[in-house]
Amino acid sequence: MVKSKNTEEKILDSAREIFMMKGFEGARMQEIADHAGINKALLHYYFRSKEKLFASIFNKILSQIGPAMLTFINEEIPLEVKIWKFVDSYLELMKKFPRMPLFIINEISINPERIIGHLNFSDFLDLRKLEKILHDEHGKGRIIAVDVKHFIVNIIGLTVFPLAAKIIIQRNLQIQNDEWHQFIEERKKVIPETIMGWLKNMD
Amino acid sequence: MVKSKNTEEKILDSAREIFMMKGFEGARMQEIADHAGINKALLHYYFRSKEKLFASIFNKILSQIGPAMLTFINEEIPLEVKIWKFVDSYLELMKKFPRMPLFIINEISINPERIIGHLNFSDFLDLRKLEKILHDEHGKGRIIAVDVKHFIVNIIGLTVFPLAAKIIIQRNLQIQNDEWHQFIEERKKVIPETIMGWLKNMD
DNA sequence: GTCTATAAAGGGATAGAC
DNA sequence: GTCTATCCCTTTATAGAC
Repeated sequence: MVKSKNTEEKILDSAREIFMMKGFEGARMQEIADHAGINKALLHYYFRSKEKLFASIFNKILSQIGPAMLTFINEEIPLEVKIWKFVDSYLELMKKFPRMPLFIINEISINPERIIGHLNFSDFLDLRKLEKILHDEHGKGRIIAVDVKHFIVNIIGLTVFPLAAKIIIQRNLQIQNDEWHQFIEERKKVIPETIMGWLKNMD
Repeated sequence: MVKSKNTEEKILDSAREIFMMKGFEGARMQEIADHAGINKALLHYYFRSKEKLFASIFNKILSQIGPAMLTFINEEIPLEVKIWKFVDSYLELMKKFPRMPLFIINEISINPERIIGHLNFSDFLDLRKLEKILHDEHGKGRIIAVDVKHFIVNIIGLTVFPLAAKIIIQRNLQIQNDEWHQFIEERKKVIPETIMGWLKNMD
């Protein structure tokens, strides 16, 4: 139950919470209303339908992810620092909303039509610019030649996967709740090490 | 519509298809029945409830994943070959059921209670044995010292993430459907390279 | 075993009072 | 803006004929 906020904010906060926990299909308007401390009718008064309420929070969420990728590419800093900054800012953002990565991947995969138009990372991530950076670094003999697509998938996979699969990883690797935070902190070091080890593997 | 199979098999095949596509909450018994070419009542005749039908296919699916991990650890082969074998067998298995990884991660995360008991990778993956291998290799000066947990998360993340986030990756990296297969084939080489580059980064 | 018909419950949405 | 009461369609599940 959220306090000292106007009704619309309370609804949006509760909707985000419940939708992230249960997904679109599993979420119940009644549960969202209860969580916000109001009744169902008010939800419809403010957002007309479940679909529209969902769209509202989904847009909000996606707009928060872009900035985390901006620093990755645009600043004039060494490649290694770019990677470190991306991993750090992404993992920090996800501390607030740990269910966000899985939620986004799943909702888009189940219902891509609902999302069309919101899914453009090209605003934040200029593939060609990144490709040029990798190409130049290789030209200077600093790194091996790599495909920019695998470069991106590697970094994002190493960063996002443990968050998305948190429960499975915790159970199978026997990481208790109070150790999880530490594990994620370690990844801030491990991920850049992994990527740079790969890029500098010059045998 | 599935043909030339007994009714129970038709139901299980259809249920797997629909559940994987829509998730537990999004799936409809009617849709499963239509897909199997029968009517709703028969679903209940064979499996009593949606929950039980879901449990049946979920168990079946999880039991197919274990073996892909077995080769990874038990065979007496070099570490690099182990990694290669894991990635190869896992990606091959997922060609048949591309939605499996995301489906499993999501259903377990949304409803861990329903799954308890099926989630024990320790049958296939002996952490201590793997830890010993990494420790010995490090002792021989062949690799750097790494935490076995990050080792596993790295390998699985690099392998599973692109499958789970397929649609998002395809759209943002502009990979067409007919190029996706090629992209996954490339990863069979990229992932072992990434891991080994990390492990052998001896500066 | 398989079907049609229907019960029973769930859940999104609206009407109307305050 | 916020509430209660209620509508009504959807969906799971069962009854009963064949």
